[in-house]
Amino acid sequence: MENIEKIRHSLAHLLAKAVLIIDPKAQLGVGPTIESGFYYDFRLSKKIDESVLAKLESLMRDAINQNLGFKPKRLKLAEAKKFFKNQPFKLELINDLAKYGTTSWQEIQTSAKTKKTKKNKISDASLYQTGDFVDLCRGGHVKKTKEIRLDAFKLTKIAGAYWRGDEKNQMLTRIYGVAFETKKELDEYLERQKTAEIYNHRVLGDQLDIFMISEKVGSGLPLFLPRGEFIKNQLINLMREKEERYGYQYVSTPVLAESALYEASGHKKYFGNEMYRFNDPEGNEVFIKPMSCPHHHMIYQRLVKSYRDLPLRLAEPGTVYRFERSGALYGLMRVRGPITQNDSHIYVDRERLADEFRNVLKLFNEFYGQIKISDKCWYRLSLPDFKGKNKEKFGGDEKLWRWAANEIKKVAVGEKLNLTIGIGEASFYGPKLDLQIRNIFGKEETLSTIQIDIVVPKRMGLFYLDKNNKKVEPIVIHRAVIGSYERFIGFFLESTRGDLPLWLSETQIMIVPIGEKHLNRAKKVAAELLAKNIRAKVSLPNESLNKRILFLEKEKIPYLAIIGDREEANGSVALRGRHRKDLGEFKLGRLIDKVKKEILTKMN
RNA sequence: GCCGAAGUAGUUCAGUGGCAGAACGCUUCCUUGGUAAGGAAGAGGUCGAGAGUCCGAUUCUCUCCUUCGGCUCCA
Repeated sequence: MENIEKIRHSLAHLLAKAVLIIDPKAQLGVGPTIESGFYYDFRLSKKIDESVLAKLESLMRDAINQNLGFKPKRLKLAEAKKFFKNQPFKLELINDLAKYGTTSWQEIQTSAKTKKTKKNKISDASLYQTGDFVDLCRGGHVKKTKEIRLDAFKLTKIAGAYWRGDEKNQMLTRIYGVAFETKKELDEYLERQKTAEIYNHRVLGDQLDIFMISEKVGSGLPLFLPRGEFIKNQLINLMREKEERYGYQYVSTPVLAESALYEASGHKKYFGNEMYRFNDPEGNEVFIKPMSCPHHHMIYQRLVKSYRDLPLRLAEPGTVYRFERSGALYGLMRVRGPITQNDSHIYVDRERLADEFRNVLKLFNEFYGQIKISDKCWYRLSLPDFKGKNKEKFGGDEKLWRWAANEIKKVAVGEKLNLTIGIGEASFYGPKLDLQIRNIFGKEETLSTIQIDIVVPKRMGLFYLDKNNKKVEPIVIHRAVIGSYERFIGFFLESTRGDLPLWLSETQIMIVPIGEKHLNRAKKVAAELLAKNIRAKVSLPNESLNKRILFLEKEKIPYLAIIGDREEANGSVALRGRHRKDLGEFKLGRLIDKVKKEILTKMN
């Protein structure tokens, strides 16, 4: 185990020890290490707020200063149960470990006996009356607490968390901490978090007039401002051009559907509570579509008769709405709507599933090779879990599930994708391959997804006639290269820190006349650029030059073309890129060549 | 939905049980400029919403709403 892991794990114990001092009746949950730190879950006997964090930290420092050790101790099952008889969560863990035949559970770690010293200012002594703090764990500690730097950890926040991650269980109080080997690393971490507060997509979206949220319109219902809509539209056009080249056919389907459609697809059963529903004036129950698949399935039924009609690739920038629970909402990343999906359904037979899947990956590679959204994207193969708590979610033929999962796994491995596995992460209708990304705060999110559907076609009675004139249900690949356009814009803003590439900038070049006498030439230059399909605007000289340049820089306009006496005489502009980059003097023809070339590559 | 935090001008934030503040932005006027803020005046507020305590509440109490950090969920 790495040293930092030992430090974080040891700190989790010290946190639990400190919590027992301020709340001796607290029941202990689990306290694992996580990226950058650790947490510990408690059922507390009284309400706490963030003001206790400082007190807990100081109790932890006291413990570190006592230079405690971690002494392993083995207990028999019965002894362990007796020992933790007042700790129901620990008892549950012990019973579970015993049930699954594990023996390692018997490893019990004990902190060394501590003596009350003058330095020990802990007022509540009840813990010490029973001796020392004992916790159940697998081990992996520092030898002595002095190895932990007093200034390299910090308790950060309090949050609720369900016992064993299950909503049906009671909610415990989780206390989070961050910890590093040195103060320098901690400071760097805190600095990064501060930077993230400036460059997260909500702040950038507001500053750059990309989108807004209005309380009157409602939660999770962002409004796209002209610049945001411009970006969205550019992305939609780009995908349409690519997809049509890859053999996709565009369709468009209504934003509503009758209840019967979602009963047939199974969505009403699985997601009924998260769909917007209403009764039309004639009393029919109607849903706003939460996804476009069932609509596309209807088109399949109309267009496909035989295996010769496959594969059928339907595509649509389909706008959907979903009732997300209020606590799940987050900027553009998690909204109720509009969610404009870069949606497509590929209907294919089993023989050609692998080929089609490979073809989809090729399109992914083409897009993400061109658009640099992040160096840190990776794929997650999401498989069903036929033994876990949600096993009933994965319906249908288990053998077919395994076959489908294996087909896409083979392709993914063959394509040498950067791959992780997510057991139990499959959708209700099949295994999937998700493209994962971190948001600016470092939290993992799904950017887009390719899903195999082996359940719904059968349920909805979709079929084609094979070579033997036999009815067979197709397999559907649901895929969204961009995910949803809105969410993609969120990630893209964070990834570029708002420095959008030229092709996504509503204003590509701002012509900046130094004074009133240069305005006419500035207007002429702008007109010439516009005629070449370069989006140019003129900055009116009604403020000082310095001030205008500052504000245009804040707006993150890609290029400023300054025109004064010198440029007017030379028939040129002085070009300035973002972040004070002086690019020198450009004659008009050369400027147009440069900008057009950059627009075409679409690279950021 | 649950646990925690926050909500004062368009924005960033001060502040107070007794007339609501600053900076920037905005409007108007002066200034006509060489790459990160030229000057002056003015407009702008249900202090998130509602209820309660008080002679008096933006301030204290309660409820709700919204946003943020987590948990759960994510077709």
